[in-house]
Amino acid sequence: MGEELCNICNDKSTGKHYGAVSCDGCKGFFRRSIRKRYHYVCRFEKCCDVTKNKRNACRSCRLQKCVKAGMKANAIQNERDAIGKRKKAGDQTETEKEELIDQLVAAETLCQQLRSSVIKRTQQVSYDCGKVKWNYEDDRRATLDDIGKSIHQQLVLLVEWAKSLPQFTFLAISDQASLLKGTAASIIVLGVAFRSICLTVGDSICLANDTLLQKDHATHVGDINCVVGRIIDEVVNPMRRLNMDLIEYVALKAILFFNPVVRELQDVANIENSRFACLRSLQKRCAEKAVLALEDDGFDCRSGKLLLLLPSLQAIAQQLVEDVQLARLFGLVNVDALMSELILNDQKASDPQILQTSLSSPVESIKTELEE
Amino acid sequence: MGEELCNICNDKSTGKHYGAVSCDGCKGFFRRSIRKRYHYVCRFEKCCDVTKNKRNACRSCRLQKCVKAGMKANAIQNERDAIGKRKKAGDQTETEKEELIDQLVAAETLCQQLRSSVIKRTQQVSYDCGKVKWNYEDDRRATLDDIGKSIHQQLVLLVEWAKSLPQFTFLAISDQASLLKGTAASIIVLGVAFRSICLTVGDSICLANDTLLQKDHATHVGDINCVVGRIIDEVVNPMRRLNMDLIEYVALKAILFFNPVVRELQDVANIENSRFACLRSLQKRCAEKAVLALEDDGFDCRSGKLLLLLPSLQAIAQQLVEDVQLARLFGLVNVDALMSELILNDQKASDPQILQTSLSSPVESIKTELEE
DNA sequence: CAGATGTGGTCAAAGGTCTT
DNA sequence: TAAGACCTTTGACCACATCT
Repeated sequence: MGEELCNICNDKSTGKHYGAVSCDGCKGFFRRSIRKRYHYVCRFEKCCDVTKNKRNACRSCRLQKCVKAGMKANAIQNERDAIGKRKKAGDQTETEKEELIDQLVAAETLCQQLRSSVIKRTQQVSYDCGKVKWNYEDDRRATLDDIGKSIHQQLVLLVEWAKSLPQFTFLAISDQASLLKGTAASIIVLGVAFRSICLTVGDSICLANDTLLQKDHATHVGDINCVVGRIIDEVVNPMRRLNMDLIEYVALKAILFFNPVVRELQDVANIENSRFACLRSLQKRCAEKAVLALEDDGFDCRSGKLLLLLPSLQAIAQQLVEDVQLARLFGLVNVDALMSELILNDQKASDPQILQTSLSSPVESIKTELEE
Repeated sequence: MGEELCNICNDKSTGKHYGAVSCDGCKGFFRRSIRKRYHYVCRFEKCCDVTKNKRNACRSCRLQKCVKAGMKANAIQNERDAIGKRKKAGDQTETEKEELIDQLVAAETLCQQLRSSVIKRTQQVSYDCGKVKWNYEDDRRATLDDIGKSIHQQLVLLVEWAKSLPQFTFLAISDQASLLKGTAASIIVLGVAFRSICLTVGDSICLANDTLLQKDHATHVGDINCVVGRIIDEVVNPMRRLNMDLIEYVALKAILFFNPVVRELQDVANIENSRFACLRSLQKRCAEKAVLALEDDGFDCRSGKLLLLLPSLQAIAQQLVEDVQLARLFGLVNVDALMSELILNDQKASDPQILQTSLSSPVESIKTELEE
C-alpha cells in the first residue's frame, strides 16, 4: 500500500473521501461545510496556501481546493441515526445508575433506621453500633411473644416503607390498602430471609427485633407448617448461593409489592408499570454485575434466578398465614388489628380503620407505635 | 425475473432475503441487527419514513419495517468461520440450547397427541380435525365428574411428559417421585391456563378433556377458593397480554418442574442445572423475540414478565389443593390413588405404589389408562 | 452441468463520537 | 464552535451451497 498524501493539504491521507484522496481533516471539513451550507469568503486574494499547517487559515480557499481535488458534494449523504456511545466501562455504570434504584435503597435505609432505633430502645441487651454486628448468635432466642411483636413491627415498617415511595402514594387509598393486604405476608418473609443471610448458624432465621428463631424450636411455638425450615431451605440458602446484595433485595421487594394481580385493584396499569420499571432496573443491574464478574458466557440469568425465589416466597407466605390463623385459633398469639387486616385479610377486624390511620399518619408517630 | 423493488425501502431489490424481497442494504442491516442483538430506540414517533434516502435515519423504524415486510430472524444462520469448517465453542452451546427447546416442544407434542387421541375416543361429540378447532364455546360444559377426570388425565400425562425427558429419567426414582409430587399442582394450573388463552369467552377455562368451566359456575361445584377466577385474572389474561407462545410455555413448564427446592430431593445440583438450562433458553428466546417485536426501549424484560407468572401459579395451585381436599372431605369428588399421591401429597394412599408403577410402565398402556 | 436463488463474508468509504 | 483523530455502520460485491 503506497501511503498517499492528501490531495488538498499534503497531510497523510486516510483513503479516498468524496472522490478525492484526502486526510481525515479535509474529509470532515468538507462534510461539515456541505451539510451546513456554509458560504465562506476569502479575506485575501483567493489564492491562500492550503497545507497541513496553514489549512485552517482560510476556509474559502480550503473548500475551493477540495472541489478542485475532486470532492463531490453529492457524495455527502443525509444524516444517519445516532450510533452507540463509546465510553469507558466505569463511566457507563455511573451513568446508568438509576434514580429508581436510589429511591428504593433510600426507602430501605429509612426503614432500617426506624427498626434499629426501636430495637435499641426496647431491647435491654447492649449493642455495638460498629460494623461487626453480625454475631447474632449471642443474641437471645425468640419467644412466642417476639414472633408476634416482630410481625407487628414489620407490618408497621412495611406501611412506612410504602408511604415513602411516590409510586405508591400517587395511588388511590383503596389501591394502597389492597396492595398492602395482598403482599404483606410475602414481603415479611422476604425481609426475614434477607436479614438471615449473614447469620453464621444455618438453622435459624433472624426476626425483625433481632431475635433468633431456630428451625427445630419453631415447631414448638406454632410453626405447624415448618415455615422456618422452608424459609431457610428455599429462600435463605438460595440467596446465599447467589450472593444476593442489597440492591437486588430492594428491587425484588418492590417487584413483589407492585403486584398487578392482587384482588380488587383499580389502577392495574399503573401498578404494572411500576413493577416493570423495577424489573428493568433489576435486569440492568444484573447484566452489569455479570459483565463485571466476567462470568458472562452469553447469559448468566442472574435476574431470572432471583425472580425464581418468588414462587417459594409466595407459597411460604401462604403457609405463614395459615400458621398465624391457627395460632390465633388456639389463643397462642395476640393478633392485633393491623395484623388481622394485613396478614389474615380479616374484614371484620376490631378496628377496621387502623390501616387508613396508618396510611395517613406522619412518620414521627411510628416510633412510639413500634415500642408497644 | 421481474425487476422488483425492496419491500422495505423501495430501492432496487436483489432478490428475497430472510423472507422478504429486499435490497442488499436492508439484507445486511437485518443480519447485523439480529446477529448482534441490537436494541434500537426510535428518537421520534416510531413512524419514520423508510425510503432509499432516509433509511439510515432511524434504525428502529427500519428494523420494524423489515419485520413487517416478512423478514424472519430464524433465517439468520450461525456465524461461519472465516477460513472454514470448525465449529466454535460458542456455536456448540447455541446448538445445545436449541436442542433443549426442541426436546421440550417434542415432549409437549407427544402429550398433546396422547390427550387429543383420548378425547376423540372418549367424547361423543364430533370433531373437525382441521385448524379451526378453536370454537370451544360449542363444546359441553364441565361437570363435577369432568373436573375430577381431567385432573386425573393431566396427572397421567404429566408423568408421561416427564418420562420423555432425559434430564428426568436420569434422576433417581425417589427424586423423580419428589419432583412430580412437588410440582404437579402448579403444572396442571399452568397447562389449564395456557390451553385457555385461545378461548373467545373471557370467563371460562378449558379443562384437559376440552370441557369448559365457567368462573361463576365453578363456585357451585366445589371451587370455594375461586380458583377458576384467579386462574383467569392472574394467569390467563396476563398470558394473553404477553401473547405467550408455545416455546415460552414449554420452557416455563420445565422451569417450574425442575424445582430444586421441593422437599426431600437428593440430587439438588442436577435439578438446578436443568432448571438453569431452561431459564437460559427462555431468556435467549425472549431476547430474540424482543428484537423482532421492537416494543422495546432497551430492555423489554419479557422473560422476567413470564417468570412473574409463577408466583401466582404457585398460590393458585396451593388453593386448588385445598379445594380438592375439601371436595374429598365432603365426598364431592372421587379421589383416586394417583391424585391422592401427587396432588394431595397423601402418604397413606390406598395404593402407595401407583406412582412407581406409572414411572416404569410403557407409554402404550397409558392410552387405555386414560380412558377410564 | 449451468443458472437461479439465497445463505455467508468482506472492506472501502460512508457515517458518527468526543476531546481538544 | 470547529477541527480532526478515532471508531462504527453501510452496502456493493463476491464465495459457497442447494435446488431445479
